[in-house]
Parts: sequence; structure tokens; C-alpha cells
Amino acid sequence: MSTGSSDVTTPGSVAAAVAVQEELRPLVDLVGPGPSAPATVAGLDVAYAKSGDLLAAAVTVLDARTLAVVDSAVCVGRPAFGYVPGLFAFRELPALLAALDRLTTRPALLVCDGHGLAHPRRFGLACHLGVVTGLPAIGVGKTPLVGEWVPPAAERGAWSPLRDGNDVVGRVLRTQAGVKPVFVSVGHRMSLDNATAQVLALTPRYRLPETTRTADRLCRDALTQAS
DNA sequence: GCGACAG
DNA sequence: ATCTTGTCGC
Repeated sequence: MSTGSSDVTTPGSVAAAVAVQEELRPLVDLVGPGPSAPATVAGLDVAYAKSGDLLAAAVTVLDARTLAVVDSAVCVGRPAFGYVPGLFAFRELPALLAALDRLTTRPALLVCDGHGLAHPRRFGLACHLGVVTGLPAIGVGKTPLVGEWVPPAAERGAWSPLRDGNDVVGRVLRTQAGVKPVFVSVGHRMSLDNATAQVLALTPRYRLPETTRTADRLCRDALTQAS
């Protein structure tokens, strides 16, 4: 039967990938506001081999109160798509979904390494993962993809809006005093206020959320063992 | 036409 | 993302 247009994770061309994003974008829940006190929060990240033909995706689930890792899973595979800014999600999505399937728990929130609405078509990785899984999701990027912004004040918790055209697509958030800010955006079933609050709760000490840090270590270790 | 461009 | 030396600082 048909194979291309019905698969929302592995399109066969750039045009098909863009079409998938346009097709799924209306399914994003922009209302939220999402859980104010999630019991568990998942971090997702991917590491690539230097050769570029192998990757490891990891998901770590943390107790939101203690930030201890209570569950985790990895998936080693191949990039499912070339790297194209704006279509980045298609590279990592299959491996990340496979890792999510291997969890024994169902996290209350996904914290993705990349953007959500702060995307040219308002459908970055965090939106895609949220829509496909049905889970609340947010994006936390280390560098901007779209939008204009001014640096927030130097203290932890300070933020400034990330604007693209007439839209506020996210926030530039200072998670540690005097440290380069991160870019927070809504993925699915979350308000921007709540997304900001959750990121601050996950960054008691470092610039990046503990979820991202634990997932990063796990996928790097998995990649080392695989290669 | 020229840069910019999540990871 | 990954490749990379040294350097500053707790």
C-alpha cells in the first residue's frame, strides 16, 4: 500500500518532510497549560559518531522533585534524514521514538533538545514529539533557529521574548547568572509560562536542564559501546 | 545574489 | 552534531 505520505516520521524527500510538518502543525495543542507539578520529566538527546552514519538516542526519566534518574532507554541506529535546518526532527525522530517505547514508565513531560514553536513553520522537534506521543512537550535549544531577541538581564530567571514576525515563539531564558541563555519554546500541551517554570526547576545548578544532561551522557556512552 | 541556518 | 589545545577557576 502507500508508503510515503502516511508516515509522519520518515518522509522520503524534503518536500514530503515539509508537507508532514504542515499536516501535523494544526494538531499542536497551544493551550496547555500542562502539569504544574509533573511527577516525572523526561530528557531526550542524540549523539552522533564522527563518521556521521551512526547515532544513539537516549531518554532519561527523572523524578521531578529529586531530579534522580528513575528510568532510561537508548536506541542505536542511523540518521533517518539528512541534516536540513528546519527538518532536523526527521533525523532523530525514529530513534527517539524507539527509545521512548522502551521505557517502563510514562513521563509526564518531555524536554527536548531543540526547538518547538520557535521554528520557521512553528513545528520543531518538540512539537513533533509531542503530537506523535500525545505527551506534553517543550523545547530547550542552545542556539536560536528563528526570531529576534535581546539578551535578558544577567540574573537567573530573567528572560526576554523570542519574536518571529508578529509571533512570540519562545523565550530567551537565563538559567544561571551571567551564563549564556537558553531558548525555550512550547512543544505541545504546555503554556510558555509553564515551560519556563519547568526549565528553571530543572536547572538548579547548570545552564542546561538536568534532563538534557543525563540524556546526553547516556547517549554518548551508548555510542561509545556501539562503536 | 548573499548570508543564516535547532542538532 | 563532531573535530580539537590550552586556559581559567573552583
